Amino acid sequence: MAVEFEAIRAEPAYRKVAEALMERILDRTLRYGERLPSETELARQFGVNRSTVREAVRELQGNGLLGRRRGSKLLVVTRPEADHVAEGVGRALVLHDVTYRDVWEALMILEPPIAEAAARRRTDADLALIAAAAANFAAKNEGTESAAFHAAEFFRTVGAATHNRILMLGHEPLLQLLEPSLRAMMGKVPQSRARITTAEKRILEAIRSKDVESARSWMTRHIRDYSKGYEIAGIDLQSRLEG
Amino acid sequence: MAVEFEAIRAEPAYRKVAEALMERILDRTLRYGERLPSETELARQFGVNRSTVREAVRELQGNGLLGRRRGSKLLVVTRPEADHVAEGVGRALVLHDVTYRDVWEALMILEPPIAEAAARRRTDADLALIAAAAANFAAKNEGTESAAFHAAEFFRTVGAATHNRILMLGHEPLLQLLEPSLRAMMGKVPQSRARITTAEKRILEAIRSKDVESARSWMTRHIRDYSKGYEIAGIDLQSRLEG
DNA sequence: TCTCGTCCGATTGTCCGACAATCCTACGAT
DNA sequence: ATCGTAGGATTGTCGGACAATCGGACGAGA
Repeated sequence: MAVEFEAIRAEPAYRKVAEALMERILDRTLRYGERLPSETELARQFGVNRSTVREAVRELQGNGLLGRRRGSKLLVVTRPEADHVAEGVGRALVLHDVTYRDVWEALMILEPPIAEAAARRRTDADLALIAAAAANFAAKNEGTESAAFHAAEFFRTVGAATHNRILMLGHEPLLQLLEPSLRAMMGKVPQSRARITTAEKRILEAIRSKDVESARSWMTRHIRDYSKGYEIAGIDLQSRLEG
Repeated sequence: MAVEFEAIRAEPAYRKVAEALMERILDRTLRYGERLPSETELARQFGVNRSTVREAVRELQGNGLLGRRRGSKLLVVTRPEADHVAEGVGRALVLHDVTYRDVWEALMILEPPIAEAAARRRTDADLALIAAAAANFAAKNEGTESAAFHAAEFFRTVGAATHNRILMLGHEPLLQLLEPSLRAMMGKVPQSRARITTAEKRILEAIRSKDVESARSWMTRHIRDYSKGYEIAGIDLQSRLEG
């Protein structure tokens, strides 16, 4: 066993086609929003059958690199949007048996510094959006489904105020996981609504006055509050999320 | 314009097949590592042509939900691993014109609290891995390529010490983006090596002694140092990363 | 007993050709 | 200017076909 050989793999044609297309997209030969040549034309250029091209295209569609506009069947180059990417990441996390505790911990670690950054960098427009999200949560007493949505939306707007695409894209999956768990919690603990409303108001105020330290600490309390909610609701933090 | 209708979309068959399969994977009827029925069999069950099944499978392959084991051609259910997911997210970020500054800022916001959590939660095994990563960086004076890799690896091991899958998966794309930019920087600023070595040593010490506050503050300095490196190297932080 | 050929069925990768449905565009008609 | 319409282009789906290769079983030889 002196030498070790690395696995030699014969890539099927559809993979090569997919990679060739991906390369063109990443190096921006094919630009965002641009229309792709027809399947027949691609088949001609690559010298493969149309079926093979189709398989390659499906793969890139799964990657979010290709898509079609609403109600159109022409394929265009799309950059994967936050929600699409987050959906994929969310699925991955669910399949990796992520628990409620994991979600809560991640929030506890990520959101306070994000709030801090938001307080530092927010524009007036950002502030308006955050305020709107907070107001929406406070106003909509309809059902738990919309309440959970607006609670997540609040985090989303705060994230957007950092003006950092990586942070926005990175904590989007977290919010997607948060939403269903919030639904479960708020359904059982109605008084949590009022607490959340208050906390959001404080955080909003801190961000408005660009009070970095206060934004962080209120966000910390806000999230700690959530864990109390789970406790009261009798939700086991160790149980894993479902898809 | 009193009423608004929501778009009605006729999903093609391959999408429905893909969704049916995805559902089975997410609800764990099809379990991780399990072998998928043959294409012919699936076609029979769904009542569609084999080509249609193939397109659906390609899409799920793009999502990372299906894959094949090394050198095998049998399809199995795979949960998307961190590197696969991160690759997708990384591509998305690149296409969204992320800049070096974005990467640096995100690190600045995320890594200190991660280091803090790592100091709080690390096991002895984690510590050994972090120490190994630091030692590797210090020892390998070979090329900038491996130095950049080991620098990223240090962050990775610290992230792993938080024992939070969401954090690990979330900052993986960041590290993938970091690596190439580190290569560029370290090539031009050789003295950065020594500084990084020192910083890693301090962080390691803090994590070893579970000194939460110190872990955070050294990590902060560590990352601030990187930005100085970019400055010295004359790299424009505003320029965008390339795929 | 363990390893090595060898064989066969199952499965995937690729191709061809075909056709209906639907979209896109342009051209007139009202 | 809005609406209908006709024609061409493109996609979605199907059927069948065949080579390559994999997985597993079976048996021969050390």
